[in-house]
Amino acid sequence: MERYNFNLIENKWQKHWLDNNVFKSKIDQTKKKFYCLEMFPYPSGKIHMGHVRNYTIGDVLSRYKTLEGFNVLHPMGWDSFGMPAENAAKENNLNPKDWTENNIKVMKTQLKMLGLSLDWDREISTCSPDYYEHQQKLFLDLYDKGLVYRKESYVNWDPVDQTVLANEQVIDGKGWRSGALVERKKLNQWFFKISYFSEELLSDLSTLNEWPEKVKIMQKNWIGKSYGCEIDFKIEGSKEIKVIKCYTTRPDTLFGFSFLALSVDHPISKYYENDKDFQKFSKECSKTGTTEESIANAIKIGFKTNLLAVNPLDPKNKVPVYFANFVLMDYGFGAVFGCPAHDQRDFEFAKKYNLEIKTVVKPSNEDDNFTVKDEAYSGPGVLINSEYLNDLKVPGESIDQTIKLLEKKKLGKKKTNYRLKDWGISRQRYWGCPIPIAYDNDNNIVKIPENQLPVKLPKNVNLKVNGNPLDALDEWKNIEINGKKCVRETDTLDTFVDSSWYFLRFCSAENKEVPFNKTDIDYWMPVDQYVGGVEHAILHLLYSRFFTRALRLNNDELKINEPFKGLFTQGMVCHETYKNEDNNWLSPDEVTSNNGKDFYEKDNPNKKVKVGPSESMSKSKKNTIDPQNIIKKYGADSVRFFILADSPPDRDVKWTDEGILSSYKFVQKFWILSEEILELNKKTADIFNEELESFTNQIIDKINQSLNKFRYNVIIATFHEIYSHYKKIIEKNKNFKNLKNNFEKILILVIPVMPHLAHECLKRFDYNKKLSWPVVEEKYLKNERSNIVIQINGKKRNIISVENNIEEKVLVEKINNQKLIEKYLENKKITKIIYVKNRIINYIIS
RNA sequence: GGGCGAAUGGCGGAACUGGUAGACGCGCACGACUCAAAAUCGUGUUUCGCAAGAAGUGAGAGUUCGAUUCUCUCUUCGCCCA
Repeated sequence: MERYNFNLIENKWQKHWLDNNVFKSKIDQTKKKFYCLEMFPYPSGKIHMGHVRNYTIGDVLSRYKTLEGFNVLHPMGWDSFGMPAENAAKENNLNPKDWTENNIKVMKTQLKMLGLSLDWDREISTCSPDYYEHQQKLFLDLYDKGLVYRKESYVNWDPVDQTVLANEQVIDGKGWRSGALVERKKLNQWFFKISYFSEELLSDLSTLNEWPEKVKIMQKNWIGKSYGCEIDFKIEGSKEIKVIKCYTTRPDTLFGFSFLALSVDHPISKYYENDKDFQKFSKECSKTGTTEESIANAIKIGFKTNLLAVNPLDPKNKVPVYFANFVLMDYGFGAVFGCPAHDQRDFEFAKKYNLEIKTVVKPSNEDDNFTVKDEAYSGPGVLINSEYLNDLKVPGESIDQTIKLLEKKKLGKKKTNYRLKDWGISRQRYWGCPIPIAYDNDNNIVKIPENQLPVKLPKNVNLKVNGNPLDALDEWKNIEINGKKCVRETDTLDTFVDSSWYFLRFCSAENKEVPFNKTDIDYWMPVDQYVGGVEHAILHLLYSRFFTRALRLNNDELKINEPFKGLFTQGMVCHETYKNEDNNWLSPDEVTSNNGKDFYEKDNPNKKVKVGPSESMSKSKKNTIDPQNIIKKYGADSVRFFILADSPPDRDVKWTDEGILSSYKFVQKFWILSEEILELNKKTADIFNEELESFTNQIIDKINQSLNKFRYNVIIATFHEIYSHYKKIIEKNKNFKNLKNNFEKILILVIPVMPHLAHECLKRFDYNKKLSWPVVEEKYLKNERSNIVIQINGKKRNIISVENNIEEKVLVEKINNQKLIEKYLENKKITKIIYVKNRIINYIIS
């Protein structure tokens, strides 16, 4: 018998699928649709095992749904704008476009090798003008709706590279490339008004019942709804400043008020602009980064003003007003009331400037003399030292009562606050979607008119200039709009914008006129199953949810609220790590071992290798495995099989040589099994085998359940069970009447996981009926007999096989007759018997 | 510091609504085939024990006739936020 030649057969089927447009999707109103989407990749060069896992999971689902009769949309594209292209181009003297397009070519070939059921006719690439021209129109649409605006805001500024850094490029407060201390710099930037939808984005989470709870909680925390209070503090010591507005979630601690802290950007800072000390202080503040984390960790510094703020609940109490580096203009009103005893940040500040630390909350188990000592107390308890507020329960009652009181006295009002801030979308970069805006001589915003769209990225650009390369291109920057001279916006859009609507574009990918049309959207949207890494649980998914709502606003074309009905987040692919004697990382193919315990370098058996823990595959640790090499060596089906086999898809999986080898062997064994059954089938038919029928039906049932719960590793286990069961039948050497029919059903079950192998086997069986997912025949699921466990005081003592639904009396009699538990009952009295039909019988004895 | 989740053999993991713990795979051991090896096939494999048997799902408690599954406390690890 011939070995299975995966190379030949996989190529053959991939060509067949391509030539026959098998995966091309078209609207068919007579069929139910299923939109399966995996997060599209960034074209970084080659695909990695994470992609293999992600796309295999999606492909299993797509193929299963197709066989179930759904009209499946399963597209693929490229998230192709972004910094790596710009950096790689800079280093290698290339054009980002060429670099990107070449990577796409390579990766597309690699994805095709996996035998994915993708509709490549809908391929999109976000860096192509075909895509971003629509995005520019959408941007202007949102601008008209008032969901886009421009304001001054801080960025992370690298003073050495003279460039703006994204938050993730700031490591320990330093630039990732230059190592220079990152500064805060004010720039005019564009924002999406995501905060307009804060409440809706939060409350609609409850409708997403096919999302992992974990992701919903992360989004909820990110949006961060809180109740608090807006308070007007009367100010003394200035003619111009009478009142400062401030937001707090802890108005109940007002009696512990000992200073008022303002952001250096607070409007009243204008009165201090000429003060040399203030200028110095302001400069010092700019040395703190913009992330919440860097601000929290920064050393607290303040600038004391001559002003005094009056405590609204205790007017004799007047406290100093400071500017402080830990207060941001973005939060509340850029003013924070300081209560050192119950906020760690305020505590540190008060210690530094010798301000009063008055305890106003005590834990419930402490007495009234409780005082805060080495750190602030922010836990629950009751109010003390707060006059008429004393004894109120913290936090619930105390906060509610204080707000009521402040409202009554007209000193403040209740306010809901969200942590979610508007989405800054300006990037001072070349390789991104140009913002379709210009400015006239008076710096007024001018929309680029429709007939001048798309704003294309210029081709010849010098990437090595300091700052934004587009800014240096005068011939591109200077334009005329309606006869007026204007200057283009040179910032480009955050790449998260590109991925915030690509799932809509897939629905109408071949339509050149509009980004998407109603017919397509109505039929295909929402995405029924979205599959991707949990690292996008917050930003990408939230931005996509925002974008869908933003487009829907004042637009009858779009009806959906939520773009992704189902979400599945897969785990990472890990591998052991290796280090040589000099503590340098080694890649798996530089390492070998002949006993599986001691490892050494391949070229030199004397050089010992230390084996480290299994970690997520990364280039820096060199523990990557190249999917293309593996596919060439073992075939796509083996790779697909193994990537699903070892762990549940939502957990991390460890890549091992033994694992992929065992998958490869399974493919071979299964092929031989199929051939043997084909051979056996040539014999004269024997009787119809009930047991086989019931086995197959139970298998279908089990696989259905596992598929619907994403327990793909259990499916693989079931395939092994199928193998050994059929192998035993072959040993009997009997061609049961139902053998072929049953095995063909099995082959269809195998299609989603190993499509090439399954299709080839079906071909060998001359299967020419329309392929459809086998239906479980309920009557074969039920056994006539069941094994009943006999317990004594809850412990298993024996087991008995009886016909179903047997009466307790009859069962007890049988057990007595067969003396199954006689020895346990000697000198014992049975006090009670618990009987669960078809499951257990439990004797309670004294 | 806060939130969420996880913990089952040598390893990855299975176990439906509380009802036979360890499916399936890897590894290991033994056997068959072979002059031999590889490959392949077969058998076994939670621990202790020759056995009968006992213990056993991170630790401790609780609910229950019965807990991997439910509740509480703790430990360790992971992820997210700070």
